[in-house]
Amino acid sequence: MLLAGVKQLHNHKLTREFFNRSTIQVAQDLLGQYLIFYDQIGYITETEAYIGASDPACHAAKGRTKRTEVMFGPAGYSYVYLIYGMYHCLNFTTEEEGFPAAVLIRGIKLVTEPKIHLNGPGKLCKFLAINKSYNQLDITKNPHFFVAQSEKKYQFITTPRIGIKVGMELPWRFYIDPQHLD
DNA sequence: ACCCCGATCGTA
DNA sequence: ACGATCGGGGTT
Repeated sequence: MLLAGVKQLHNHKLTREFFNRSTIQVAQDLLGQYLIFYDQIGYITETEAYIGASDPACHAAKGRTKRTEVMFGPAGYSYVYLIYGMYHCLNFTTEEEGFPAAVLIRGIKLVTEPKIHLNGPGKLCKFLAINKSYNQLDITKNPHFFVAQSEKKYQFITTPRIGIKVGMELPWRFYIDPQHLD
């Protein structure tokens, strides 16, 4: 059923329209969807929303810079950056062009071998070997790097975001209830 | 040129 | 609880 083939997944690729919506909506709707990165596939288990210039934890709160430029662009692009000098974080841009926002992918459960749960944005990128060379790619068009619709719906839990020092009052982290994982 | 800090993680 | 490790961005 699931892996009828990668071609099948291409037919269910999430579109610009999917990402060009409220960041919170996109962050919630990404839960359970398949992330395809070359020969590795996993479904998304945890996300966070970073929304606009008024969100103090959003990189774009500092304004338009070389790094944040991609967040100001169209929805459906990858935003990959280096954190703490040693880990990469993967995001997908959301909302209308000109409005800087993105969803951080914090966890995926691989359905390809090894079927491990990559819980944590740094671990996830390290395992998949996602680095800055994959920044600013249109993931609604890329044949090797995209998100595909899953039929399954998961119940999710909402909490404040992790690892930030500002914006803790905003409940913008979402993750699939672990009890519902497989 | 210099300084501070960070959307993390493994070790302790 | 803490250190590793380095680029981004602001300041001198």
